[in-house]
Amino acid sequence: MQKYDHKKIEGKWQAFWAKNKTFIAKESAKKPKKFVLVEFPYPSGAGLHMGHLRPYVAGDVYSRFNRLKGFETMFPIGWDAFGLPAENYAIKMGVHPSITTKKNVANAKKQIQSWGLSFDWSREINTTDPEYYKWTQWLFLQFYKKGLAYEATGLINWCPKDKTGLANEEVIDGKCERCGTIVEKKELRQWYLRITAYAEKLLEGLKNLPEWPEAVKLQQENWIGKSTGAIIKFPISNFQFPIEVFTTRPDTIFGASYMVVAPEHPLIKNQESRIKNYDEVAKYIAKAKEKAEMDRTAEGKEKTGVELKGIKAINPATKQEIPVWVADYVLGHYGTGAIMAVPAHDVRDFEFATKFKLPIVQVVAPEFVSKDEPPKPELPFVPRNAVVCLVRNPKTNEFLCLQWQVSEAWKTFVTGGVEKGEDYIVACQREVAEETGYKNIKLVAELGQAHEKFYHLLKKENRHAYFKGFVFDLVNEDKTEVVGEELAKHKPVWVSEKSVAAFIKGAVFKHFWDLYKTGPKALVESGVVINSEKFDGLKTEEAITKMGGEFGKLTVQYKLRDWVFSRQRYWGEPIPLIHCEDCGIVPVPEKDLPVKLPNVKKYEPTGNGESPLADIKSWVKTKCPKCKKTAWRETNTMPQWAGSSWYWLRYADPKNKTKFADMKKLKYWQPVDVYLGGMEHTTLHLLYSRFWNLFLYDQGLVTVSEPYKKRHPHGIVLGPDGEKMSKSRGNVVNPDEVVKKYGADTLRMYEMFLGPHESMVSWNDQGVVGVRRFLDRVWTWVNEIAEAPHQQESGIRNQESRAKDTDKVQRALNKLIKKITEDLENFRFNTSISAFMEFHNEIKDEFITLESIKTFLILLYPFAPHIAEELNEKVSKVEKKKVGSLQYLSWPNFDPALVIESSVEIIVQINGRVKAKLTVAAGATQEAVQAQVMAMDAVKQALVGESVKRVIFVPNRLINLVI
RNA sequence: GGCCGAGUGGUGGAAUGGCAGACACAAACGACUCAAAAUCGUUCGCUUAACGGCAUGAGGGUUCGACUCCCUCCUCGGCCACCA
Repeated sequence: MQKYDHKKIEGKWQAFWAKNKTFIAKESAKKPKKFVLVEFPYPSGAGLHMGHLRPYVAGDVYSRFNRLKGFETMFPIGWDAFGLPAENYAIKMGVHPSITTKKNVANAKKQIQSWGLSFDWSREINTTDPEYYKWTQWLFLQFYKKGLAYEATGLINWCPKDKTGLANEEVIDGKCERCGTIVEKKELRQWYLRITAYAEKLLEGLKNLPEWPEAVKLQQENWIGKSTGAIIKFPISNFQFPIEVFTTRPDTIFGASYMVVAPEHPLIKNQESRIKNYDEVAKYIAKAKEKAEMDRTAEGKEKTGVELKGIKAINPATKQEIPVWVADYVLGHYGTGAIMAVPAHDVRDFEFATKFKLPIVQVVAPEFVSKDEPPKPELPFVPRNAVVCLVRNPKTNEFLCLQWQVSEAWKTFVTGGVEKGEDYIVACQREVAEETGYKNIKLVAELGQAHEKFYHLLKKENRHAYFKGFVFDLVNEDKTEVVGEELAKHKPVWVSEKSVAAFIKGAVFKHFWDLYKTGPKALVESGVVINSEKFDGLKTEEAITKMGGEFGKLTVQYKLRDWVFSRQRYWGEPIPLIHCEDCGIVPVPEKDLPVKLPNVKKYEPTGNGESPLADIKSWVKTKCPKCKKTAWRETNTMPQWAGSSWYWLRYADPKNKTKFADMKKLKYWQPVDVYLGGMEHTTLHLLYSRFWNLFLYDQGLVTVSEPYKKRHPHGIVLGPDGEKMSKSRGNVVNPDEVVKKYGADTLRMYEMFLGPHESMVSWNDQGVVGVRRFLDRVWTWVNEIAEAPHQQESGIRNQESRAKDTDKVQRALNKLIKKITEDLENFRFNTSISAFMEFHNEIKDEFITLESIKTFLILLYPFAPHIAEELNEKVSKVEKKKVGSLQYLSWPNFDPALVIESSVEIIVQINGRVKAKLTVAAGATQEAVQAQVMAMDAVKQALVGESVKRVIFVPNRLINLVI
């Protein structure tokens, strides 16, 4: 037997697959299709790393599996090759980015092939290929023609290091997504794509993606950030134009005690003459702008602002004059750039009002009535009024006395231990009585004991209270006293215990408990409207629509902002537009596409907001396609994300010269069945490409509205030290070295064995050998059987006389088929690897037929294709059968009758504790099992003097006797 | 601050209501060897001399039975972050 030499066999089979075009996908009239997509890489000089390996291997395994299942499977790859590293290299070394790209692509291709990935190379694409970016430009023009691409001057995010503008999505924590430099704000003329026009569609589309992870959908949903509310006009005294605000809480309008406008708000300029302290205001605005350019987290979030003296607004609900402030906590780009401030019910307004001593008016009371207790008009709990309660923690027997006062905020009295005992309580009572002026209140009746009924009620109705570990003893004689609004009038009200429970649930725990912990704060939860004239008593949700409609107009707002779509760099797709003095902006005619990048010597970005292309006069100067007069080319290029916003469509028809893709081919291949990629693209590429696809769908250019049926994210691979792999840490594991030392099959299997595909895992250099050992054992096992088919059954396995597997092998193999099939369908690769090992451990000394070995090899093939092919060749030769690739065979089915064991071990429990085990035939009835169990010694002993009250029987699993 | 996810041996992880720790790594011992490596075999959560007892971040609940479901708290990770 030859040794398992991965170097020899892996090269051999990689060449075989390439020569036989094993993985070329063709539109087939007969077969259903699968489109398996992985995010195409940027071909960097450093080559591909573990971050690429993970999704690629998963996609490869899944593709090979689906081909065996009979699907025409497309598993394509390409290069997302526009981008900064090649350009920066060009600046440094003077080598054209296309040359660097070519070199890096060749290198990455070699890597990919050495990993044994079954990509369809006939569909390879490259975003920097003019034949490809011709269509990126063409698609951009479709956006332009529909008014979804527009030019505007605005404050945009600017990366000073990369010297280019950035989209909102490319700013992470105030830093550049690419280089980590702190992003500045810069006023620039830019191209935008109107993604906000698709906000609603992007949101709606998520509902039709049941196979997407909730986390991804949620993240996109939050990014789009839809909120419903109202636009309300606040008139300004002696001025015709009002201030418009957007609010999600029109129900709190009676509590709007001042207004705030953003520093950019036009009102400030318009009203310059009337603002008495304009100098101060102008100074503040200048400072705010500067602050925006600095790292905001370092600055902190201390509220700042200046009142616009001389300007007063009128609250349309109360008709009262309220002051207007300018503050940078109001953003110019969201809503209307102005707010009505309701400090009692908004944390930011509360903070601001507290700092600048502005009035705080409460207009919402926490709701305190439980479901089974409808609101009682005779119990108007308004939290401005004094409530006293004493809390006992049953665990520590600690007491806590809380009080809330009429005019001030909550006040915590004291916490104390049990040792303080009754005297402490009395002291509390006295203190409370003094504070409130109400003398007859009795706080606690039964010290140290839970008031049984009350406790029960809390437990049943108010888990929240119970689980906090506190029991309320709020008792006066045998009735419970709640001191509500009536307290002020010295007329106590008597209510049922049930109401008290509800009261505590609603009022104490929703609000008061937080206050105890954190001190006074705004009440942001929903509740009931108070202090709002005819609206009093309305619940929040109802009040929002009613009051929003009464005082303004109900509307919807999104956080999503338009996509800044131009970059001031060389190595990107030129935006195919021409500026003509007479005709304005004219699209480059389709016949003149692509607008190719000029060949230049100097790539350096200017840094002044102009693209380096602007310096190439001969390229910039052109003729207007309309009037033929001298005109100028647009010199900005497109962002990195342009090419990837439609690349999966091109895979369906990569060589098409007349269209970006043929409709018939799109119809066959769309949508992508599984898209493997990282979480980091959720609000970047994944959102952008959904936008492009939705737009193209509306234009009738693609066949489905949502491009990716299933999205499966992967966790990142950490270094052996559990830290993110990085050169500076020196913990980078290079996949190519693993291939060299252990082989691609080991690399692939170990990567999967590390843990669930979607969770973060850390690479363990020592762990790899476990997988290699397993493959070594499989190699030896199959070789021995193939080479010595006449061995004895004892010791070894194959004998001419036997034509059948042992029963054990049959059952184990069928179980394995079931397990692997299910795991592959659910992307649970890690447990598949374990299952292979278990199978081998279990049956390695059993008699197994060559046919069953082949079945095993088919199962193994998607995971470790090279060794599986090699061993299959060996077995086929022994059988004197034609040798082909395993890829052309079909995936085995399992026999449901054989996946169950013939006999099973039943767990015998008494009161849920394991007492014994019993082996019975599979499917044994309760009667049969129970009879046997009762006869067991261990059971007899345990049952002495006891009677069996109940028997729980789970067929083939356990029997539990309850005594 | 908001939202999402996760916490299980020395380590990676398995078990999604039914024997917790599958499968591996590491470690220890044994076989083979002059020896070492490789390979094969045995042991391997804590505690106890043992019977047993205790263990899935902490506490509580539901259940005959909880890593799994529910509640509260803690810790770590991710995304967003003054979005009205």
